[in-house]
Amino acid sequence: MFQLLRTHIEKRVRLTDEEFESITRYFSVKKLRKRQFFLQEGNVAKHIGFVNSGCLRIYTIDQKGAEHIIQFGIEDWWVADLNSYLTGQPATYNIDAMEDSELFLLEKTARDKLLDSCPKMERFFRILIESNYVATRQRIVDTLSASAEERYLKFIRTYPKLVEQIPQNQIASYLGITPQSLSRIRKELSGRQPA
Amino acid sequence: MFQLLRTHIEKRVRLTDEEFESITRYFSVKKLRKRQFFLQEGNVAKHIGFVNSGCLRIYTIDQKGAEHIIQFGIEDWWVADLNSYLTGQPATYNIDAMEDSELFLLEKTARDKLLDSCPKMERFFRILIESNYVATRQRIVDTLSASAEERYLKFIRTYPKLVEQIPQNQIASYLGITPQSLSRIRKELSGRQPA
DNA sequence: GAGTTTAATTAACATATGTTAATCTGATTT
DNA sequence: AAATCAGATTAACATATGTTAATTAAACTC
Repeated sequence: MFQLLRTHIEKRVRLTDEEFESITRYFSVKKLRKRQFFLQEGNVAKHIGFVNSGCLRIYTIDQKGAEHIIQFGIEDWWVADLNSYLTGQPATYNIDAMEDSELFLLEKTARDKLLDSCPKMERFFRILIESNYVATRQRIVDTLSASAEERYLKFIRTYPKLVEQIPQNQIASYLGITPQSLSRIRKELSGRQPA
Repeated sequence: MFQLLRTHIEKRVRLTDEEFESITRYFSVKKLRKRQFFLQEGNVAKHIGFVNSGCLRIYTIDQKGAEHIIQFGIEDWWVADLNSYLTGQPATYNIDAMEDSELFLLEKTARDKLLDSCPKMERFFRILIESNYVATRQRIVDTLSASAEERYLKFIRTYPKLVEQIPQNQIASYLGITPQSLSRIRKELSGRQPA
């Protein structure tokens, strides 16, 4: 049941069977159907979610109605509007399922108790978020310094599985360009590097 | 001496005088002259630095030789190449002083000892990096969804002090545009919203 | 299986930002 | 004071990406 989560945590801190068993009691299980929301902008995020299976996306909608995907949430990743979760402010992000998915949810006060009662989990979350921070910063660098084409090529290299799995307009949204531009870029590339 | 650091930490966790006193022993003090490097790309980051005074910048240099500023580090902020610091890999970022600055340094093994011996500091760093993560993510949203002009206006609103303090070409670099473009944008704006 | 929505492609044109190069200013150095 | 240098501005032109709109293809729905 929680095998993936255990492996995920044990990449950062060692746990005994008893410790892990007691940790799982803080989580609840949630299944989402494709297109179903995990969180909507304006609501307060009560949970963070560990993705056990499936795929979600975290995105905003700007004034002009365009969606901008901030992050995909695949197996072994977490999804959350961390600001809303931590501060209780209304969420500014939407999170929904791109395919049928299963999440393990950690409610806010449950996490607070877990952090108080289990120093290893405090450490786990510190390490987890450190690496997320590093990755997010790298994404800023890429966005600032690379052209759309370069970002697309890097995306393919970084998430080859996702490229198969999700529609291209979603990738375009993640890259910060229009689907038309991505289509044009792909055409360019296929001319230059024939399969 | 460490007043700013103490206030900074106590925003997240409460400390007794004794606790804080023992914490300070893990830090060393470093003064940097304007233009002096704190870290150069290719070297391993041995320290993270709390900025007690002055202003630094964290940036990369791309293949074409252009600098991209990822973050400014002003009073009460931390500066680091966290990836290098955590993994021991060569740094991909440069960090240097934009004006004479004073840092409090925390060496890697010193931090590990601090985290082991003081759970409050484990919690402090977890909370600190959570909020950095939130801010960094928001920056991605801004970069993806806003025009250069909008990003500039937001920058002015967010860091009014910095706008006075640092050259415009540095702001352009942070925004991901050329100094010429920023100059053009400012001209546009001054026509539209006369001072 | 017909009809309807969703995704991908293409093309013509529009616009924001980059590039190159020249000028100007003020600061710093000698 | 002269000389040098870094930063800011401007202009002409180049290019990447956006916009609008039409077409096709594929995936659901009834």
